[in-house]
Amino acid sequence: MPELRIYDSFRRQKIPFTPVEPGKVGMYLCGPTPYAAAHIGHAYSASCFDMIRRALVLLGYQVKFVRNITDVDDKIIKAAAQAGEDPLERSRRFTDEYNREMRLFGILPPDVEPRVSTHIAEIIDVTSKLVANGKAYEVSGDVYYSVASFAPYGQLSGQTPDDLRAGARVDVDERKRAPADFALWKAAKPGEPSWDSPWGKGRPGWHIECSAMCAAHLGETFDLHGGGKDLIFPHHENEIAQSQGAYGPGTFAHYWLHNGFLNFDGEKMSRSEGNVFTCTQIADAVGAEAARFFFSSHHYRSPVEFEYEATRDADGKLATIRFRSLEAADRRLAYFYETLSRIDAFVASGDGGPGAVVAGADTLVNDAREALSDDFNAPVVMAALGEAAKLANKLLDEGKGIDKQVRRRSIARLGADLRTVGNTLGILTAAPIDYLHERRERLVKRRGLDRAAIVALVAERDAARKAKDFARADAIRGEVAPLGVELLDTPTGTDWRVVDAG
RNA sequence: GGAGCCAUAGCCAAGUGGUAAGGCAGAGGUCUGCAAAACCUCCAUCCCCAGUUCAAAUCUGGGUGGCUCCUCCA
Repeated sequence: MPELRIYDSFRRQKIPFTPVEPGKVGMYLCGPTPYAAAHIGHAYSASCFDMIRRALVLLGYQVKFVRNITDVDDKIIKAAAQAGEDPLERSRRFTDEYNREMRLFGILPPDVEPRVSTHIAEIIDVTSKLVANGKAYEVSGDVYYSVASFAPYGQLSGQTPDDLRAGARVDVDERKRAPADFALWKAAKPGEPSWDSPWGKGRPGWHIECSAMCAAHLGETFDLHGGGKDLIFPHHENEIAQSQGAYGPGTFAHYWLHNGFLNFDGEKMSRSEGNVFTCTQIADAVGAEAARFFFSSHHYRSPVEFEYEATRDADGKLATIRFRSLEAADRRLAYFYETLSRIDAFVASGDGGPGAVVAGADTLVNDAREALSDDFNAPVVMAALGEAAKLANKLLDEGKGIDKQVRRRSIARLGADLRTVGNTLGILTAAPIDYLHERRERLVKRRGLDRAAIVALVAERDAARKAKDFARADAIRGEVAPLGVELLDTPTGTDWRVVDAG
């Protein structure tokens, strides 16, 4: 196995990865705060770390992956109050929806999915420890972390408490000793969920849940901690302060990984810009797997440009929306599935058994390992996938000069490896026929075509061709062309597809 | 005001010291009743300036342009 090197946000450089326990990786990802429908940024972040997790497995590690659910939080409480709903019920509902959507995007469920509401005891425990260690103080039912008590504070983000004060735009709570101090525990307010604690009834602040849940499921010291770049400050900075404040120097995550942001037209996605798209919107428009494919062609740390074209009607409501780059990804993904479909059909009559293969037909998995070892370079893996598919198509097209069994074996091997490596990126997991049919239906719908009419014309052309009535056959081709329908003559008859150009 | 990131062909995107992966688009070709698909060939010297080095897209300094964080936003 190649040596794994990871870019660590804390040290700000790519360094060799040494796990706490040889061969094993404990990995924590800050999951969602489910109070509304998940947007595509959630899916991106989850995809990045799903890929990293699967890559670690491909590299031979035994991985324990923990992704939390922050189900007690201001945003949930606020949204629930507006909807007249119980906060925990609301978060439960959106947690289920989140998980459903992540599955749609090919994201595997975590090994453990801890929630705040079921880890109150652990949270109280850490908080008590921090109070005992002199890192936290109570003020009338609230408990705050004293940033001044933790000398290394700010190392992850490069922020210092002094600089923060200068830029602070939030109202400073007078009861805090320092503006940068943050709440570990918040005294209960009417209508909010609360639990008993040494400081009276209350609920956890933001940040502390991750410290508690990491320790509960991965131990005081573990390997990887991930999240979106925006979480570096204050969330992850505070997690470090909490965990090391409680368990001592050198504890907590040894490597920090942060995924880049999804940008729309160069701007961050935000509600005020009107460019927040839900997972459902994207999945309906181009298919979730195409989005996943698109993600994989970008390095997880880089920002991802996500282009879209929207038309709005008179009163500003969204009328139509197109995601050009995702559509392009979908076309390319179709190429891979068409290749797999050809391979499957060919291998169905024999896979050539064990033995030698042609040059380049057995290098994909190792090339993928090589690329993934270099800070999980998925785009390079994508290039390797393309090379493998090309070779497979070449072998399928032309078998001249190659031993029959070697050819079979090579094609079978390429098919298997395309799936193995594709799956590491969360793609090529479907049956080719399913994907291709779903895609066609999606395009039929997008273009507003009359499916039955097309099928009838295709049947007519098929008959015409069989009767060698090429004039009629060509006429039908001309009829459907303006609709964006292309006729494909195959040895077994005429098939059709919807052209998705531009 | 403080902290950081980015700048590679028409477009997307890897590459962090040794003479630019891959994809899309484009041009030509093989194949095909026509077509599509598939495959083949062609297509950049890396924002600007200065410097370090035998050697820089890759390092240093200075510009210019874009973005993010310091707001419970993945």
